[in-house]
Amino acid sequence: MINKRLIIFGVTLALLMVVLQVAQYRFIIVGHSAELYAGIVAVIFVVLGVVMGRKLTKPQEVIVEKLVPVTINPSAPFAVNEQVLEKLNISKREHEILLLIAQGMSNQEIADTTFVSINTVKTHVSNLLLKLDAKRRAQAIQKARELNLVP
Amino acid sequence: MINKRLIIFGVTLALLMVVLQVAQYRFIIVGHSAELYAGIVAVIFVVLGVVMGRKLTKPQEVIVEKLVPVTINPSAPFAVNEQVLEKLNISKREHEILLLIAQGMSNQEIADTTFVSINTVKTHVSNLLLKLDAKRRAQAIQKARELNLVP
DNA sequence: TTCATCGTCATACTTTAGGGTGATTTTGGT
DNA sequence: ACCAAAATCACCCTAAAGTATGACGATGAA
Repeated sequence: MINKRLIIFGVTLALLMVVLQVAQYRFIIVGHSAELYAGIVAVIFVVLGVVMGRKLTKPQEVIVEKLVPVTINPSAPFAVNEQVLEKLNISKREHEILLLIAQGMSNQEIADTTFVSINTVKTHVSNLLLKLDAKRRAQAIQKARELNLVP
Repeated sequence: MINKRLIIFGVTLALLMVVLQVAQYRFIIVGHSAELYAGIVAVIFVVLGVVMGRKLTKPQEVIVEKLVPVTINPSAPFAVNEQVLEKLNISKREHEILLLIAQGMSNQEIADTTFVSINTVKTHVSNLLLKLDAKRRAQAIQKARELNLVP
């Protein structure tokens, strides 16, 4: 397969050369400069070279390893600490949003998955930050994890 | 980096053209045929084209999923998975920042505790988001936890 | 020495997050 | 039916986060 293509390219190249040789005389006859001719030849063959390079050489493969976490010990059951939820007055809905926050979702994404407006999500998040005594959602994640509110 | 190479190639190409233009006169003066000249030009530029094609085209990425064993054992002491760090090209400094992010710190707070400017922190965070394939820091926290990069 | 990487910092810009306030609608319990 | 809490939504504004780009010195490997 590779050889076949190579032959084809070789023939094509040879033919192109002949064509150019013929054309060359016309150029000279009509008095064009050799510089122009050389430039045209150069451009054509650079393009040809690029095409050949791409076709004939195997594409350089770069293996990109995508890391996929695999849980080794599934015997660790997570249980939400309901007592803490009550103590902090975190409602069911708020806890749902909290779980989504802990998964790294943005307000917009949470709004999309819970089918409410982004404003509603913001309200819930604000309330959560108050109840968890956090300044940012990242801090809320940390605290929620410590309190066993999220896995 | 790519642009730099491209410019270098462009300049090289231009210089080569000039060289050939000059050489051309000598060929003509000494009475060599234009065919020979065209052939030389063609060969040179085909080679150049091949080289350019190989250098400038991005290598094709082959994504290979690699499974990372992750222990979900709360009783076991936390150990950073150094292999993952290497694989993701996360530097020592970046990992430091990652730990602080996972603790819920803001960029400003991280800047204060690491004694660098907030701009530097932003740069590190941006790089971390790229390397962890995360859109937000909360998502980065989640992914880092799954990969045992942070407790 | 040269080259690549890392760490540092800046500037400008866009996007997202968060705060404050107020309002309407559900919903569950009495 | 009524009330209180929960849930919903909006608007405005500020703060923080994130993107893109470029630059520069230090460091370490080839």
